[in-house]
Amino acid sequence: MFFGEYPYKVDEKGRVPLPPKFRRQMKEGVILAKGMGEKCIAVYPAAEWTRLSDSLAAKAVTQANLRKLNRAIFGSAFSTSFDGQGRITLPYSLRDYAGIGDTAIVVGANKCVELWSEDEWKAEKTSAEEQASQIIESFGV
Amino acid sequence: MFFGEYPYKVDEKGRVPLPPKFRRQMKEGVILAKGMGEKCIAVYPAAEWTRLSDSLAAKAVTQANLRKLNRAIFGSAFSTSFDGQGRITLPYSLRDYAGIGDTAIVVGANKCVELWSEDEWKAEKTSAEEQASQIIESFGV
DNA sequence: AGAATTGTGGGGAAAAGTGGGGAAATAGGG
DNA sequence: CCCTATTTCCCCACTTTTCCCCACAATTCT
Repeated sequence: MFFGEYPYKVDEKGRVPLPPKFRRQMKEGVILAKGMGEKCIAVYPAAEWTRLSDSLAAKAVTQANLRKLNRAIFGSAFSTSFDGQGRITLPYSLRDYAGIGDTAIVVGANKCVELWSEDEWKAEKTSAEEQASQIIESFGV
Repeated sequence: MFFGEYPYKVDEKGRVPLPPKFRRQMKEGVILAKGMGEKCIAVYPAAEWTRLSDSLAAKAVTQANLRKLNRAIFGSAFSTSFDGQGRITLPYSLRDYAGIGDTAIVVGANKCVELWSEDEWKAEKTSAEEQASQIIESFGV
């Protein structure tokens, strides 16, 4: 389980630390992928990634469908691991996609971790909070 | 079950004690989150938190919905536990959100505990009392 | 009144955040 | 094919923050 929201510096080499609590749940390495739909980088623990990709592949009904899925999901994915300081290096393509400059917001999102630029995160956060309170109100939890 | 209203000092390091009666119900650690809707910090016992987050996640209808919800719920949450003196440390972001300076009002709210700044609590309390009496009137209790 | 528990404060050790240097690997050009 | 230039990766170093422990004052309970 990942939670919390942490701002981190991205150095000139494109390295970002993840919070120690996250690292401990990702000792087996991580997969970086484009956030599905959102302008962010998704970071999956290796085990969760295989679980996810398997379940996706199983749902593709046609061959063309499956190929498209493979390109979209696996085409942008990178496997990596932590250096001695607990950092991962972000490929330029992903950093560019998420618009991340010298600061990244690391967000725990239950099963995975997301990396956002400051601006995109600010926007996403407000909209997410609005939606959350709507859901909570309507279901009266 | 949590009752009562206790004022406590927040020291320079952002530490707040909780009443001993509360601690004893939170030995497994706690999750800090933004109060939903109100400007306060919500403190959930670990077990109650998982119960709550599971029930919320189950209500998302679409995948995009679920991701947004996960961000809103998990993004603002922090897991922590008590030090030897029965205190928890509040992350700066949450303290700032709730406007808590050097004093926090600890309020028992049945399933969870809430932390308020003096000012916000005063306002919330009067409005809650007014509304409560209105509600009671309207139901003719 | 005495003892134990609780509120409050602070100090020191350990860990985490940040930056940079050098060796190995890769790629490109002669 | 070899040499050189560039990039990537791993390690080292420093600064800051966090965490854990200790100490004292005040309150409560017996």
